[in-house]
Amino acid sequence: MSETLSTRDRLIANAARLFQERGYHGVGVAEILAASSAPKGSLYYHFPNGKADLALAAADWASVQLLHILDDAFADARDFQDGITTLCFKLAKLFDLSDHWRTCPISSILFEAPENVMFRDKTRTIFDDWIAAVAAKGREHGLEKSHADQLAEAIWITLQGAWNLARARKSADPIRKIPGLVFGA
Amino acid sequence: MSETLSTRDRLIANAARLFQERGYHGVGVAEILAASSAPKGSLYYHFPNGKADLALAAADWASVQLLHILDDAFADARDFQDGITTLCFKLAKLFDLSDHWRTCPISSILFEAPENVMFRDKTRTIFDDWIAAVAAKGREHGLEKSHADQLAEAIWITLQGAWNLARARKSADPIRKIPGLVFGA
DNA sequence: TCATGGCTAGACCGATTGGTCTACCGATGA
DNA sequence: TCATCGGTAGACCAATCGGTCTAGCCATGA
Repeated sequence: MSETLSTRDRLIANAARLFQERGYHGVGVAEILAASSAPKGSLYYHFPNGKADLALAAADWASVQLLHILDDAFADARDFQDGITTLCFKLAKLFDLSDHWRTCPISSILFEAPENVMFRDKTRTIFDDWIAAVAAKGREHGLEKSHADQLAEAIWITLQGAWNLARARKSADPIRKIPGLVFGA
Repeated sequence: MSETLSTRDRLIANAARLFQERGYHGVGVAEILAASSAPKGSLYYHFPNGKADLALAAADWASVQLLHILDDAFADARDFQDGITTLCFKLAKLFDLSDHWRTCPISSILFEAPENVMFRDKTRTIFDDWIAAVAAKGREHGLEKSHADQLAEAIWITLQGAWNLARARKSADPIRKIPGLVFGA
């Protein structure tokens, strides 16, 4: 990650990336620290509750990134389907650049411990926010509300599933084929 | 797990269950051992390569379970859509029984380490086998091959995605709504 | 020039990690 | 009665885990 970021931001960005690769429990704080060229003291200064705090911050950060990608995709979309198609191709590109491995940043961070209420609540919030954002794009392009909501949820579901298949097959094709699945052949 | 199982089978069943709850890295061998009432020696006797071997065996075991559920669902299905609907309701029931938390047993076990080639290959094999099994059910109910293949893949993708949403929302509803999504409203 | 305070630096901690190793139990067959 | 052998039992290990704590750097302001 860029060396111009603050220590705090480097920790967040590297944590988000590493969690996407091997999950919350699959990455130790020592590795995040090394990747961020930061000492342990900085981590516990910026995130008093340590790894869990950092994970929540990384999930929030990733959520913002995803919403930006969504906005970019719709920046000059002719219609809703066009915007979603662009979105999928953007995400597929990112997946290609990650050695066909990195998964949904939110799931990878927060789907780890059923007993952790904070994680579970934040997961739901971020997911619902993303679905609502997609639905809003739909309404902006003339879709009726209930139809937009329904479509947005279907897109989210398909994206998550296709992303899993893409990982297993080491290919972004399933992600690129999402528009065909959701909008019919 | 049932006390009538052999030590080896208890280890596999408990490992599969625990991995579904907290992932491969989220569960220690000590915990699996305790849940299985087995000493360490037994684990490394039955699985010389330890945790990784056990995870592969657990994934295979879970795969067989899933294929049995598929067969059960289609045992007296009137048509393909009916069988898939039964399947989704069976899986939703299991999800309900797991405190709305346990995820796909294969993903949870094998989506952990990009550098582990064995895990990655087995993931693809099991997923493709499952999709092929669903496609076979489709052909048995008169679907043309390419249509059956396409539909099976769409069902797999939707199931994975809906399962994630079900976790986030602590509700099996997304899983029960899969047939509506895949076969049209 | 010195005190303050935000932040970095890393030694250190007990607990837990996955894994190894030897001892041993108990059913079997000679 | 004793040797064999599949499997169990758990002590023990180095490495790593997440986390704590003190020391100190350095820019700021008085």
